[in-house]
Amino acid sequence: MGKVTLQSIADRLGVSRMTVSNAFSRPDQLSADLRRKILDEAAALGYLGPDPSARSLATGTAGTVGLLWTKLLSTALADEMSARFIGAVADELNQAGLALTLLPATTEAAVVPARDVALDGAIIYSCDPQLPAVDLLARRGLPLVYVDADAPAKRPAITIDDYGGAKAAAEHLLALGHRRILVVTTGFGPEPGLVTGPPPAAALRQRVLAQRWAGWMDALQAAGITPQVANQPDPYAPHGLDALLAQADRPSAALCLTDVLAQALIAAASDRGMTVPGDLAVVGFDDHPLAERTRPALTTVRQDVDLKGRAAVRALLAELARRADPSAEAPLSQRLRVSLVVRESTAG
Amino acid sequence: MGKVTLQSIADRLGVSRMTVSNAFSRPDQLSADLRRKILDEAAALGYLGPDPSARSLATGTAGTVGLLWTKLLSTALADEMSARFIGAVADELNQAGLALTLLPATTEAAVVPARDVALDGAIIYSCDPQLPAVDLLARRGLPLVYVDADAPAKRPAITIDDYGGAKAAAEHLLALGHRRILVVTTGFGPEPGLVTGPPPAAALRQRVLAQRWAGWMDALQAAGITPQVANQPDPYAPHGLDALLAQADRPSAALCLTDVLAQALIAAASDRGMTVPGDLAVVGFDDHPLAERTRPALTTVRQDVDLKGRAAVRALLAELARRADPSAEAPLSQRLRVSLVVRESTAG
DNA sequence: GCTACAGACTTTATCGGTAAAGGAGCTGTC
DNA sequence: GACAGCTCCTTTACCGATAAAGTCTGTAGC
Repeated sequence: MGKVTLQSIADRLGVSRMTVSNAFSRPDQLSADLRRKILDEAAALGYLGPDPSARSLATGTAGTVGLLWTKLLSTALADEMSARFIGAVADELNQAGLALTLLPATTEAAVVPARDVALDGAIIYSCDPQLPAVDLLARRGLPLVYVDADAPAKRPAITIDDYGGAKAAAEHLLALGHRRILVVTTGFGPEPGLVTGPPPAAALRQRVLAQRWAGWMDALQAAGITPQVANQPDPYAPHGLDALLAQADRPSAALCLTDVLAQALIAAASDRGMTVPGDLAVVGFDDHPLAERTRPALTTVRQDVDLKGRAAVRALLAELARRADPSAEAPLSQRLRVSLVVRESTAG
Repeated sequence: MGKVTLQSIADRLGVSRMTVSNAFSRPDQLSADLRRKILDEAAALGYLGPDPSARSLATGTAGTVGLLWTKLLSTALADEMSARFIGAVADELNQAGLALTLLPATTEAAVVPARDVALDGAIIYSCDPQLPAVDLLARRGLPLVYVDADAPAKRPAITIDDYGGAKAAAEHLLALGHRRILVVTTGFGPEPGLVTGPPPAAALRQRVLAQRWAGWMDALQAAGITPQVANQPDPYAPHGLDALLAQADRPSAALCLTDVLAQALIAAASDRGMTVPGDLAVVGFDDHPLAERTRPALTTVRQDVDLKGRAAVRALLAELARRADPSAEAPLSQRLRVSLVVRESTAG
């Protein structure tokens, strides 16, 4: 038996293929009677509905939106914070009848899907905008929304107030009287350990890092303080933290790029028999679910990833709407608010 | 300016469209010289490569695989265990050059993507096989792999030894001398609280529940014990646990369907001032990351979700290969091993 | 000098739909 | 009774590619 297509159903019923198509896609275009007959015949033939690829080609819509993430997707999903973001994106898209396609951007080979998978648009999540995969998507002419990154002109970006949050975190430590401050961050290359000077250019292209860095430094410099800076190559696999705490001129407080790093630092301190916040006060960033669980609970800067995800989707949907109707409003970039959450790890 | 297509490039260069297509997809079909010229011209015109939808229609491949999950996707992703599973699936697919599309199966409306998005196959994750969305995918003729569910004939299923794990968990409690045992599970309808009799038919269609239930019951009955059974409508939002612990004939040990439930039970017990395992021994299931963090750390049955995800993808890829070459081997169903991990929550 | 064959393109046929305009028949209206 | 306006279905045109077979040319072998 050949494949069942609209045409084959049409032939059996002696109607035009277009009418069969309408039976599925535009019920108002034919009589209820005929529609029922067509649907019955289709069911009898085991035909479920129009072929997605063909429909996609004809209509120019794919029914799904891409999410590009720089790192290994398993890394993203193993982290509760980003997993929740992705969940929020998925839900919000689903409500609009769209699916979410996870696009890898890691290796050269894995870039392929960014080129070959049919998409209606994409969300670029925390990626260096210069990545080849990002470029691929942009050149495909897809509507793009950037999250936690600076968007090129005319593209909406959903970000949080990384600068303000970091500044507040630093000011919090200063207000508690800390003067010997350690900054723990990624971005200074592959070797862990103390570094000096500003982050390299490549690191500053990561908006999150650049903004948090700026926030810290502005607050600290205003107080006349130069922090120690420790590099952590992989935010998810911190190491060498112990050495930092072994030095003579030990810091009394630490600002960490993320809660994950902060938690690792606390663990390292505890292992050395130091108390937190007594011997070392620690501030994280994100209000990762981890922050509340950590003992002592972590002072951090809260961001709302759920909101972030939904905002990104809404911006994308707005852009989609605008393509359909150019008079519709263009989506705006948004910077979401953050707030300092003081917990035990800096308790006075 | 019109849209740039293969044809428009072909026209400008005076070659056939097919040759341009080959320049992108089959470099060996034309001279390096001409290929370069074509690629240059394409780049100049801002043409990135073949249109995904059109290519998809012509080749019959979509470049992405669907993952169907019954609940809200945000629920799946908020749970570390299932997020990791999804991450493993995504990674393994990426290595094969495929993307992962998250399909919602919740509401009637959200089923649409399961019908309209182009896919090469799908992984059905812990779904009631009678769900409309599953049916949609099956009728589309897609290769399907079932995970944590019983597959229809000829479809591969990746499962774990839920039965054996549950039995081992129950036997562990028996070996510790417990006789008054509480079973905490979902599946008995929307009301939390004590129930009697076996789970309703609808619940038994969920393989995980059915198998774990069977494992527990077989072990308990062999010891001549009839457990109390408490229903929890939503595994992620347990409630009413306190009431169970308030009864006169209080259990001395509990078997929980999942670690999430187990952890909630421990929390409820602690709130009542009961000690675990002293007043109540608790066993979970999954070896959720939670299990190790919980205090006291949770005795549980370990499964390897990473392995499960990768096995599912490999089965799907095998099925895909078999469609291309019918002489290839059909993918086999697999049942992955589990192991009892004894921690503090049942420490003798 | 003729056959065989490889390389480099081109031709023909298909993939399975949808949008928008076109026409036929019926009803109602003044 | 002619014109408008519906409803319902058909026609025409197009979406943007790929697979497989066909054509032509140059060259190697003998």
